[in-house]
Amino acid sequence: MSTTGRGLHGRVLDTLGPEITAGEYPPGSVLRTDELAQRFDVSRSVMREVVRVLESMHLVESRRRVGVTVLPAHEWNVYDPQVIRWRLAGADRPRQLRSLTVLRSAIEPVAAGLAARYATPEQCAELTECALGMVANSSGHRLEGYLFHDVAFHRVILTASGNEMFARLGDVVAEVLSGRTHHDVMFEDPDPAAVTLHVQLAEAVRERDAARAEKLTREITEGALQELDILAP
Amino acid sequence: MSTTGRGLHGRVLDTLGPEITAGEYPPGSVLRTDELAQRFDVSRSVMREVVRVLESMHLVESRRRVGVTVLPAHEWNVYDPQVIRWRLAGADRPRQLRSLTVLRSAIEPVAAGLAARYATPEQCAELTECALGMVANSSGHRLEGYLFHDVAFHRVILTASGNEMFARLGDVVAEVLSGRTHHDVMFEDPDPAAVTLHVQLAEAVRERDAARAEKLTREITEGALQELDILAP
DNA sequence: TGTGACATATAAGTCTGACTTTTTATTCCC
DNA sequence: GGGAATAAAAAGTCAGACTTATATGTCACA
Repeated sequence: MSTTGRGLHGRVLDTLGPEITAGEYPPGSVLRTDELAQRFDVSRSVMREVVRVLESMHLVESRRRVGVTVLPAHEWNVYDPQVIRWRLAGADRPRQLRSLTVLRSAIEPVAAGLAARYATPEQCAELTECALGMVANSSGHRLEGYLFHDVAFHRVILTASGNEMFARLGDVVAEVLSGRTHHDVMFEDPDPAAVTLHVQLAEAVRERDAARAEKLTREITEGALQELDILAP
Repeated sequence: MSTTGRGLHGRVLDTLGPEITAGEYPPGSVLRTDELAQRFDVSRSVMREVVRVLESMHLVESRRRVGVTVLPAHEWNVYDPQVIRWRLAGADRPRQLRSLTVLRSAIEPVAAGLAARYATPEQCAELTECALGMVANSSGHRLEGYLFHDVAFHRVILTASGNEMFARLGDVVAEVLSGRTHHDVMFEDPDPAAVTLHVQLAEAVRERDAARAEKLTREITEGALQELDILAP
């Protein structure tokens, strides 16, 4: 799942990044490139590349004669998919999940409204296909199949909105949905009401009913928020 | 204005980044580290760091025996403030501005609703102060003063929402608003209706009227969208 | 005692050159 | 013509020397 992967540089990043986003070094902490290079048993060149990437994420700041200082969380590039993944894997996963779900509740209804206007016939077809897939996997503990179609459904909506900023949130939504299925409590089959809403949403988009699409999506994200409230009141 | 600034590495990035986001190298184009190092007259180490940062923004992908290939635009980390700035400075500025304004229209109303619930007394005071500042600078071609308070106003709203994802969009909104004042046509004084809406919004938040705050913000962002339609129909 | 100029130490920044590793492309043999 | 051995190309890695900015401490002078 970790996208960085390749190269010595990536492996160091996959260790150091999560440590920082987990808050193991309080803001203002100073790290030194040489020490880090020793710790990870890599050359300074590799370590410098890692620091540069962390710096571009605004996780740290490198200054001469001082070292690499960890920045406070409110400076971090929290939209960086890498940072999101690191934080979701860490201790403040619940808080992060809530932030992202609230974000979804703002974005997705508007995206659905736009999708109703701009979706191509192919995208409409995909949407109904996904909805049918959700129905088919909505009972009998077929959680993986359900998740697959759910993710695909929301991806199509975001893409069909025609707004690149919305489209880029597909990965985030995928992460949130998959987190709900895998990490959190989800013994039961999915809520039948939610399934119905998705079917109706596919319908609304196909019929170019922007207002209805927006309203239905609002109900879906409301449900997601309430689900969170039940899990972590 | 360019945040990268510091260091030889930053200067190269400030040239190469905009070139890529401007689409000067079509997706799939292959760059070679050595050639780039020659071109910018820097060592390979520096060039490698630049490539690493571009890679973390998903602007390029580096593969052995192949080189540094430019990725298609739909892969880019379009929420990276650096990328946003580069793109706003480039040729597809209008399209980018529209994407961001649509994003605002989705986020800010929800943020305002939350701000009405969670804003501290200090934040409420700041809000009214900003609104007054906008009023004071709304006539007599005091565009800079108006912009300053406008940016501050929206920043407070986003921060007061209590959602870190929303808060982080403060810079984006600042960029959009400042872009409107500086780059685009804005000879006239700001729209009086918009000023009134901001004053009313500060009121609504102070009075904890979430629904009204959300509605007023929707009107503000609607106005911003219509303004764009007039400029680039 | 406070203040400013100066000296010093430190850690990042940069460059160079050699070597390794992976992956693509070519060649050669069957 | 196809598959295995081979060569080449580019990124990846490393080590060491040198440069530069800058925080901090020192000392003289007011």
